[in-house]
Amino acid sequence: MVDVAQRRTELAAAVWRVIRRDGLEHASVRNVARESGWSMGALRHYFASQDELVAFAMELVADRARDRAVAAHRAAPDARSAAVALLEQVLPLDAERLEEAQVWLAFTARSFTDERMARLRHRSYDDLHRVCEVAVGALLPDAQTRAEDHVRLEVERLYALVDGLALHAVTRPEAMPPHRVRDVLHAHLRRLEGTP
Amino acid sequence: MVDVAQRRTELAAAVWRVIRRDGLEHASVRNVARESGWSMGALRHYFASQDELVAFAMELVADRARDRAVAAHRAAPDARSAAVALLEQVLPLDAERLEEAQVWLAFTARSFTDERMARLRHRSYDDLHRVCEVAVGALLPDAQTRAEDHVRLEVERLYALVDGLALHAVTRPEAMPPHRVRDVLHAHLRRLEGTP
DNA sequence: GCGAAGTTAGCACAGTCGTGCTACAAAACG
DNA sequence: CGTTTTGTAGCACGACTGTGCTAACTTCGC
Repeated sequence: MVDVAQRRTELAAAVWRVIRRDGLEHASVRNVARESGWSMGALRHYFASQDELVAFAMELVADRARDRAVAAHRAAPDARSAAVALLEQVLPLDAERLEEAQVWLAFTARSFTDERMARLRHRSYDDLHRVCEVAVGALLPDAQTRAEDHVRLEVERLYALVDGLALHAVTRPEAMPPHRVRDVLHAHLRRLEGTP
Repeated sequence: MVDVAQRRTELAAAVWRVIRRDGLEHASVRNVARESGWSMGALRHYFASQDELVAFAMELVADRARDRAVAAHRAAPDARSAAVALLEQVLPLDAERLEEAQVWLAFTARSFTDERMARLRHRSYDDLHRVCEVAVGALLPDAQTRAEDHVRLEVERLYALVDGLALHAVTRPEAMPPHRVRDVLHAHLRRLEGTP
């Protein structure tokens, strides 16, 4: 018997390759079939429609990122390093994550006119917002955590910074390589903690 | 005689409407013709190909943003308010700019597989980077402007923050309304200046 | 007035698309 | 063995696409 989940993942990977090479608008059933080496009929055996295929490919990107973040969070020894690890896992600091972020941007753009993808985008952005809440909670000096407005502002600030860094790492990888992303992130976190 | 530039602008506006309603992948010659009220033939009279039409629509978004920023910069009384005005003009703080940012995101996504659009994206991002350099130069205390590395880091940080804010304003307008965007930006600028 | 240039309309072709569908092979099961 | 289920392949249809092209209409220069 065929491992259905594994096959669907394999086909999703073909979708990603097509998106990165030709763009989401060329992720047709035919092109994905050709890219994956399977026939159109075989593809339809695992996905009832093209919408389902593309939606699955998007969900898988989100799932991977979340799984990585959870694993990094669990492996950290203390609250501070856990918070840093969370943020670093969200950012595209290696080639694989850069590729994922690239296709994620394509999905994000489409999600404005696709209900299903919009829901998934909102869920993922809520997750990331929660990550920033955790990080601010772990790093901000206790004296400042009393002022709720201040905390919320710092969360939004970190959240914007992280997504902006990710965006720049994707759109201008030569100007914003991984080590530079990390430098900017850590500089920001130091300010957050109050270390000069 | 017809005002060619005005007509091209009118057609570009139709492209934007189609993109916002149906997505960039539906910005076909036929759909834009229908949206604008003109025939396919008339459209082809002003744009030799679909690529040219879409590229022009993207360029016009960038031009508008730049023109607004330049005007705001000129109108400011001093260096500090000029820097703030520049940054505020870049962010989607009203409905019109929010719509522009939305179509800009669509163009950005496509620019990964379209050489011509990629060049335009790079140019625009360089512009924004320069805006951030100006702002950091105007706001950072003189004592810190000696350390070049530090200045560069602050520029990247502001740059990421601004683009992240813009992204969130577009993707989650209900969670990140204009006044909230402004609050986060100003909070960041105060920190930059060293005001507690 | 006349011809030229500018402008608008839309048909026709070749190509791609999603999906319904049938046909055949492989495997599972009895 | 045969039968049923599962997996794979690809054809066929109608819809949509970009663009080459012709033809008609409008405006301009004279």
